Amino acid sequence: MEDQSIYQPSDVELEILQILWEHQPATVRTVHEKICEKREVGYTTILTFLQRMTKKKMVKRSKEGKTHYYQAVPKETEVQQTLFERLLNTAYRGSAMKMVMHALGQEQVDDDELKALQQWLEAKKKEDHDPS
Amino acid sequence: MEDQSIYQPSDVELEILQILWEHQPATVRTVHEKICEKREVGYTTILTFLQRMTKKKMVKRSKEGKTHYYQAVPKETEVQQTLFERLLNTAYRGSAMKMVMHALGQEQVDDDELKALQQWLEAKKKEDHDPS
DNA sequence: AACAAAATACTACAATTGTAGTAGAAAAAC
DNA sequence: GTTTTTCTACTACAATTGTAGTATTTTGTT
Repeated sequence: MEDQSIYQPSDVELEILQILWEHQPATVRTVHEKICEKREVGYTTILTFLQRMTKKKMVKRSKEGKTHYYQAVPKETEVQQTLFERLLNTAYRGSAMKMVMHALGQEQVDDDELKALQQWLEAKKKEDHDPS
Repeated sequence: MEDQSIYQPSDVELEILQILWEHQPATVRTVHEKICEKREVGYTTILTFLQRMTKKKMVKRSKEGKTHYYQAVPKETEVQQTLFERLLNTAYRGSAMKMVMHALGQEQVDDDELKALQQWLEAKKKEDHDPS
């Protein structure tokens, strides 16, 4: 209920961060348009969010010339890590394996990806056994 | 903002469901005590949650004799699946692999688990290529 | 400069979440 | 069967989230 400083964006906040990560310094308009490609939402709604997020230091605002640009403060991987851990510890009681199984059961996972994963596993095994 | 019927429990709700899944028909008292093993929280807080959750049909209440018992309506795997998918689609933009990598990077994952995973992968590969 | 268009600030509001107090009903203890 | 203990119901409340309107302030256009 507090634990600020570590980023646990809400749904819409994450939606916005996502846009920012892809189109780094972006204006309200840009973010709004991008989101509207997926779903209808008012311009001021996005504006409000960006303002709140600025207050929370989740995004940073800067004025280049006349326009205001926003950019994400946390890195994408950072947020992923946070949310990931949260889910892991709450829903899966900390068992990463259960989660992996879940992930791999997913339809979208195709052969190539599986192959890549196997190789990755091999590599990791070696690396672990041979701590250079 | 609606999409009821599919279970997206909040933090505390999940905490409670967790207890229920482990101690199936449980009383308010039991749930409260269990949660208090981890953190301080008032009895009525838990009661309130169980009441709300009942209204939402997230748990079911039944009166055995004199006592009220609660039990989770959704199955644990069901909720895991829901939350998992949500994270996957929001934070990881749908890339299960990225998430898996994240999971495997986790410290708690030990050798045995990795081995198990490799075997699982082997099995899956066969099964996929030989759709019995 | 005057007016139109766009952006920002400020305000509002209902739903949800986390928390708990109090009053009244039920059960247990004497 | 009355008192004490325990539950349940009902109420409250602040913070957060999702949404957006209105009023200003800036910009851009003639």
